[in-house]
Amino acid sequence: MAESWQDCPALGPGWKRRESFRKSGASFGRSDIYYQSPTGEKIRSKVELTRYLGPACDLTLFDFRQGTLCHPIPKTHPLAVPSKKKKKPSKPAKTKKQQVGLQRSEVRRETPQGEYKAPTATALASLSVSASASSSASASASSSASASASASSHAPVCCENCGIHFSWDGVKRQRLKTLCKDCRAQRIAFNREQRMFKRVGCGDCAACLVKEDCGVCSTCRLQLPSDVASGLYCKCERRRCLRIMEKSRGCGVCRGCQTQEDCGHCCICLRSPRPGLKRQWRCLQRRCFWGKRDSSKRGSKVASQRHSQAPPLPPHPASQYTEPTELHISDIAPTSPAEFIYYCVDEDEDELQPYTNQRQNRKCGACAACLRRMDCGRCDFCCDKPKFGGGNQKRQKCRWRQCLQFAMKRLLPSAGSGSGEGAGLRPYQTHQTHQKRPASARQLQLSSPLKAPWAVVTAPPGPVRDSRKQQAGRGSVLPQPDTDFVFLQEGTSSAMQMPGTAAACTEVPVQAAQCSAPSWVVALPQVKQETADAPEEWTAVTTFLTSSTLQSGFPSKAADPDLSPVKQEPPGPEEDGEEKKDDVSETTPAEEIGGVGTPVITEIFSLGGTRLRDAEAWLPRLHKLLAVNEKEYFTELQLKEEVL
DNA sequence: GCCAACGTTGGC
DNA sequence: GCCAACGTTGGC
Repeated sequence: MAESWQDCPALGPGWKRRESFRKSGASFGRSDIYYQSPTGEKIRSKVELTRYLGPACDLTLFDFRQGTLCHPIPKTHPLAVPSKKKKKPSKPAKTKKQQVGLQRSEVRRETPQGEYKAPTATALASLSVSASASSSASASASSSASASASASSHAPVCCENCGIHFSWDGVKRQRLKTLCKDCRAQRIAFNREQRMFKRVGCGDCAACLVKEDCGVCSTCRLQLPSDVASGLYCKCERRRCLRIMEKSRGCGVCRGCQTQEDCGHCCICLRSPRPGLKRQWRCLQRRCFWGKRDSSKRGSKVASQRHSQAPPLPPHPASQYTEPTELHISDIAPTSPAEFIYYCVDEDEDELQPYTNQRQNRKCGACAACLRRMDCGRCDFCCDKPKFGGGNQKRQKCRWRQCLQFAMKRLLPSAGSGSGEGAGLRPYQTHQTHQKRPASARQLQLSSPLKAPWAVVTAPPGPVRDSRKQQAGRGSVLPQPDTDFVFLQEGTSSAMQMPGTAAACTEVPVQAAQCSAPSWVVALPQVKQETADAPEEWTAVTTFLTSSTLQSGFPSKAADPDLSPVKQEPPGPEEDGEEKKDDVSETTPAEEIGGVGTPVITEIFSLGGTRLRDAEAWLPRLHKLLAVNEKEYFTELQLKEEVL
């Protein structure tokens, strides 16, 4: 019943087993069994274990839950092992499915993890030898391989910080620094503490003791009453905790900071230069051990000064933290995402259903994305799934199945605050895009699943807001007319080509029209710049404005070379290559509601600095273009609403 | 600030 | 038992 990792000799040297008890939820008290291979691979089920070890390894005699081998029933002990202990063979379909996954997985692992083959053979051999009754495994699966694998998984390594030699535990995690247990623990504690300093401050430094905002720093100047009222404000620069380590300076005392020259052999030094890559990585041997960096956006003199004054080490334990006497952001704004949801949509209770922190509340169950039943199989999250041959590291829902309503509620705290003023970006919107996100808002931010490789912004000017009233009361959450988001259609290879089947083209326009506020879609710089591999497959398309007049004037990546070049998200799930320029009413019914081509919403908050700057550059141009086409647009909008 | 990784939990 | 995926956290 140990919650910690323990050796599992039944699987061979280096294998570990852990039993984890669920601490909450409906399955409280239930336990899960996890295994860890000599190379650090996490195994969560017998299926995964079989997949990992390969089909040649017979796990029939292996009790996954107990971590032991069930030896064949000796004739002298007929009751020792009940017959039902022998696991029945898997279903043919499932076996086939797993086999496919295994093949893909093997291909995937071929290059990066080829060195892991030996441990696999080790476990296989060990299991086979231990289970003497099993004749399927090859006894020649080399003891030498076992020895080498064992040696490699426990090879002594040198801590990059303190320099001591220690035995590598083989835990597979993408860490650039090799640290001993103690240094790793210190680093983690330091990171945790830095977060706390950023969130609430230490409470005893000079900055934390300042009672009032300075009123003159950039943060204070940008503050709006609405921000303060809602808690969505950033902390005065002079009141930011002095114990936050500043970026780029480092502690100056650790081994990394004191190293003067690049090592020349780390992955950073050996990395071939990439044209256009903005970020310049520092040699691994020269990175500060404490590593935590302050936001470069801060850039205040105060920050520069205080680091030189504050000793970088050691961080005081979190237990010594004293609650600040003054009001901080965390005192006003809730800290958990669920709380923040309530916090943000409180004014819209008439329209928004309350959210709780229950996991299923990430699904509204009604939007096109929720109704979509099939994974696209092509987005990065799908590719990570074992069934698609992935490594199960991201563990996220297919991007095209992530709830749209949830995204709206979580990501649009400004929704409902529309002033109904004129065209263009309202001050509040503009302000939001420029302000640093407060700590609470950072927690509001969705984790990777709902970050999206696009964005934008702002409804077109004019009387379209009135149409919202006609669409309310449909049981779905509607965005406010001036909501800062758009729908983006899955990409295709041409500017106005609507991807996927006709279902997609039907679903999206209808939903967009229901949302009343026509959302303008513009191809924007992507979030995932390094993983994108299909640069031309996202295009700017409107959600329901498809008139040729508008198309000609609508800024798209393909049509407007002035827009920042972007790396693109992988293409949509199914591309039929058929252009969809027709009116939405002419599209064919969906085979499956919310089928391919599900629109995805993102938040303007998630935009990084680069993207925001890009947005600033093209938004005025967009508005100009929109103004040109406004008349035609509203004419068409009216026609569409009549159709609907 | 962002996001990849992964512990954990819900549900089939 | 197994898989999907939510939510947290460590790293950059």
